[in-house]
Amino acid sequence: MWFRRDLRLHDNPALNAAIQTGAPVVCLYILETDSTLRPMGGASQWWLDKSLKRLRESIEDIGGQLLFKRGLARETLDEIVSQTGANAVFWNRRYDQAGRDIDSDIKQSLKQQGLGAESYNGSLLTEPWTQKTGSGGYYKVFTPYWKSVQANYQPSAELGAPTQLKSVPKIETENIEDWGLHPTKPDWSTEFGPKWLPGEEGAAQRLQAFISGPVSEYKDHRNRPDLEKGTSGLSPHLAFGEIGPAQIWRATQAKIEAGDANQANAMTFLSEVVWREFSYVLLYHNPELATENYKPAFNAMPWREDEAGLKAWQQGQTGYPIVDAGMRQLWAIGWMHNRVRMIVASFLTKHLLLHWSHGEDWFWDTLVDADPAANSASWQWTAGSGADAAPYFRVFNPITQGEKFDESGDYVRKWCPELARLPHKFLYQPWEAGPLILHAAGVKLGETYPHPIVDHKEGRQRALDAYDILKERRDAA
DNA sequence: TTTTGAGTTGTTCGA
DNA sequence: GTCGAACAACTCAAA
Repeated sequence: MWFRRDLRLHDNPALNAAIQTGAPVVCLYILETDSTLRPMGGASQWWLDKSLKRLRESIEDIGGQLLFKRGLARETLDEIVSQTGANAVFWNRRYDQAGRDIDSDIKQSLKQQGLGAESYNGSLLTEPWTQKTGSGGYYKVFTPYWKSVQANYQPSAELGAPTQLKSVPKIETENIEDWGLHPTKPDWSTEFGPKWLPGEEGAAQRLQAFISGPVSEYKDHRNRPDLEKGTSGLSPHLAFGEIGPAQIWRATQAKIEAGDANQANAMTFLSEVVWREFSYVLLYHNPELATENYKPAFNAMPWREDEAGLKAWQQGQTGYPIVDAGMRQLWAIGWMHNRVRMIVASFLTKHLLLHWSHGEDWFWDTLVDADPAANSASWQWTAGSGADAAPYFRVFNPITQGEKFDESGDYVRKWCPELARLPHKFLYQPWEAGPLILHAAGVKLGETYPHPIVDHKEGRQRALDAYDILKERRDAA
């Protein structure tokens, strides 16, 4: 059993199939060094470290061993196969181009050696090639895709977790502590630990906590970054496969059917899970989604270059409290509320007019839930270059968005404590406060908190002008 | 083949 | 304060 981003024992199709053969199962994780794979970001490495340790424990609890190896996947598998005499390799599929290429190469090689090689769907409700439009293509618009999934998807029965693994002779393993996945010098992850419980158990707890209550208010509360339980917080668990979307679907449906969850709210939650699926459709059919504009017309977009602006954005020093709060939350705990992700992404690509790939890169490095499909698709959606893109004239106003969604003000006060004593009226636009109010709140603009790095109205107009230029260039071409 | 209706998440302006 | 319209044109999906 080759574990990848499916770090769970429950409802794991590849693991289940391996066990069903009746043969002893060798459990393996490979820290892949293939140069074609996109290197994992720092926050993801932090999570992986904890998740693997939990999985190792769970496997040892049922009499097994989780092997850790670092190297090229193909060479490592060959080595383990010959060492153990395994006659088949099982895994759950991935959908990025580099990963698919590696996997199909390995599958071919194993089969040539007369060995079994079986792959399964362990991380999606429906795989990217299954939902087809009437004319046979893939869906490029979310709403009809969502309808198609609702009409066609039926979860299969949940696969239980193994309770006992047949013993295999101990095999030499690398020490995960030597992999350096946990940051040192400096350890920037000190706030991650209290926030997250990586691993299957933590995922199950989150799902349970969410569907036993908050899901029934999801439609409104999902937009409230100031609420602790407005969203499920399942994204990193999903990203590492500590839970699968099918488990989420079944559990949510069961709550609806039992009358324990508000149907409209619960379905909105599931639709968000399906947004993740939709991203995988787009990635599968557009392998360069992380680097190339989905809409080629955007190649003519007059993006700006602005090192200082990018740095201010990354460090949460733009002078717009809701933006800075989000960017600081991201840095502190490796996660940002979805509503705020849209605000900061809009700010980067519109107010600062910087290429979306800058944001995509930063999120890739800093998010614990960094996902090859969702990250690329969502950044492109915001920038306007994506499938089913946001209309170009939709430029989020970072002041009114803060006022509207950080209703209590707790979000900005938590992540921008230097502004905590400002009256709510000025919390999202401190530069509008008079000197007396600023003084009373202990705020010195330009010293304790920055002036806005770009004026909202000017930034907005500059973005709209850029789209006009894009349009002219397109028409000229 | 042609037609038709629709498309996650917003903002601004003027009545 | 509230409300509706304008903000473009295009692509997609299905009738």
